[in-house]
Amino acid sequence: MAKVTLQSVADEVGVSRMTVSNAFSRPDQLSADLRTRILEAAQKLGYVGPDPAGRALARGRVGSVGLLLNGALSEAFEDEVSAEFVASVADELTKRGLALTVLTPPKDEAFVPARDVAIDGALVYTCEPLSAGVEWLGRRRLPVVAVDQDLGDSVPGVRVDDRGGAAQGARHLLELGHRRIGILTIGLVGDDGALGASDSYPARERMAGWTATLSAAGVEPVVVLAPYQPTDAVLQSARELLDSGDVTGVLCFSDVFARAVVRAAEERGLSVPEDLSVVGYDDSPQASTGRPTLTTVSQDVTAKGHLAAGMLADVLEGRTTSSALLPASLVARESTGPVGAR
Amino acid sequence: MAKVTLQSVADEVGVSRMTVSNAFSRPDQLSADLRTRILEAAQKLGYVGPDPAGRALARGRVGSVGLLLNGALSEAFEDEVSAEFVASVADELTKRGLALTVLTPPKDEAFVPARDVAIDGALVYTCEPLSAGVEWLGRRRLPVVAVDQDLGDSVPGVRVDDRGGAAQGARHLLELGHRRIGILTIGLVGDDGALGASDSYPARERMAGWTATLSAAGVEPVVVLAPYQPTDAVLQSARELLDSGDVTGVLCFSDVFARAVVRAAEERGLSVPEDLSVVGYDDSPQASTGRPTLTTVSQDVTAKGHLAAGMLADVLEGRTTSSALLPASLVARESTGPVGAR
DNA sequence: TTGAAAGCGCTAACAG
DNA sequence: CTGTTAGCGCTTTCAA
Repeated sequence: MAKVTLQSVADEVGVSRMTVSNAFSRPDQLSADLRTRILEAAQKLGYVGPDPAGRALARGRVGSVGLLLNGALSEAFEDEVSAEFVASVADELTKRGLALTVLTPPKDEAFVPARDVAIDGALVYTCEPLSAGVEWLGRRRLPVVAVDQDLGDSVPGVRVDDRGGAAQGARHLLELGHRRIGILTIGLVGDDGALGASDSYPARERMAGWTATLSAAGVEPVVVLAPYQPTDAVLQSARELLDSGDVTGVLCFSDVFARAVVRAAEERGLSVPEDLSVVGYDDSPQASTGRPTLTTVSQDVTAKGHLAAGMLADVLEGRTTSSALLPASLVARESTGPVGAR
Repeated sequence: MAKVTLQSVADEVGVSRMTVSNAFSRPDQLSADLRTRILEAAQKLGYVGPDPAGRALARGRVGSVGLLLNGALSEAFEDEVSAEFVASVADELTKRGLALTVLTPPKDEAFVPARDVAIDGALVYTCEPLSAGVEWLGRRRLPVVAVDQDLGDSVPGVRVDDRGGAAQGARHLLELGHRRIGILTIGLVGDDGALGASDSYPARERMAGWTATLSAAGVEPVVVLAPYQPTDAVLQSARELLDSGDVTGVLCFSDVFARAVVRAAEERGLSVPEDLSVVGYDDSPQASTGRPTLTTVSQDVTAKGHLAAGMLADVLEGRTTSSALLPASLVARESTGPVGAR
């Protein structure tokens, strides 16, 4: 059974290929009657509609944009917050007539998604500095929108006021009277297996917000790094923090980290918030679900996704955009309280 | 600045377009020396490599497969278990030289991802029965692999032994002496806003496993439906279950549901497992993280993703595949105990 | 309102 | 090893 194309349908109806194309893609360009006849013939022949690949080549647009994820892909999805981001991106893109293609880190030189996959543009959502992927996108001269990352002034981006959000968390602890404060932030597992400071925008900005606020109050925090995952390793870092410093309050990079600190505290017979105050970050579902509910810094991830996707779609439609900075705000819940409450 | 194509590079070097194509796509087809010259010229002209769209048309393969998600996209990502599935799918596809394109439910007729996006095949991972998307994929005659779903004998699929897993959960409660058993399973929000039974493979199979095992023991369970989300609504259903029946054990459709039951129990002053035993499903991270840790039914989601993606890749490479049934197994933890332990 | 011409950028197949 | 031929399936432009 030969493949059915626009041409087959055109031959069947006795019109030109172009007319059949219009019947599908620009219904207003031909009479309703002719269109009906064409659609019927198409149905009869089993023609579904214009082949996306052929259309892509002719139009010069593919109809899909990439989402470049650095690091392990699973991290991006397994984290409730980034999963929500991805969902909102896909949602907005669909509205704009675009699909979302996931651009994973390559396994080998033979297939490099950022280089080899047909896309019209890309969202760069990576938690660590520039990757080879970003470079490929640049070489291809594809429009890019950065998310939670700074790719230079020429690349529009959506960022969150992480510095301000972190500062609010630090101020909150200070206002509750805490002076011995720990920070559990994210570290990168290096080649040697050791944990080093992360260079990502959120890591940098949050740290800047914490330390600036604390040092302005004359407080010198105890800083401990934890890997993004697995849970065990995070818990281990939390234990280390509680053991190494005699802290009464802890500022965490994420709600996941905060939960680990709460757990480590319980192991040591400390109650939260009576003996230890803990501030999370992200206001993920688990911040308000578990107990104690977490004091945390909230950001509107859904809005971030919609905005970033919309910006990229705008650029593809020829409009201009400029970067946006979204707010972050402290949400006080059960996990923090006045120092020495007990 | 004119667009650089294979032709531009060919002209620059003074060879045919084909030779340049080979320099990029089939390095072994030309001398190392010539290849180097071509690559240098390409670099000089700013040619990145063959345009994926042109290549797709010429090759007849796009290099990307779709992941068809029914229901709200966010559900698929926000759930830890399906997020892990998606991650493992993307991971395996990358190994096979394929990208993953997310096929969302259409917002309007103008853009229907399952119909309009260029893909070589698709994974259908939907939690409810056939959608229009599946139909479009069929009309396009695209190879499809079903996941946790039965699309008929002609469509290969990966499924989990949900019936057996559920049966293990039910048996576990029976062995602990429970006779008054509740089931909190998933319901679909209908057009009228009311909750109806879900028709999805997991919903059907788990229910079958539970009821078959219970009724063989002469136990008639109290069944309550809960929506997939939001958390509040799930909690409400959990309360309803505890209030409506005087149960000592509850079998849940997911760990999320189980957590809601635990919470509702605590609200009523019941301790888990002393006063109430709760069995979750999926063995998601939160099953072993929170307290009490959840007795649950475990499935290897990562293996499921790798397998499904591998099957689709195999089909695209012309190999034949057959459906697979993966095992599920009970993991006993803290949330279940002998009836009347207190 | 319809159609003809002219590719979009690339690669399979085969000849030299 | 390199080049030629012949499209892949579709759309843009412009004329009829």
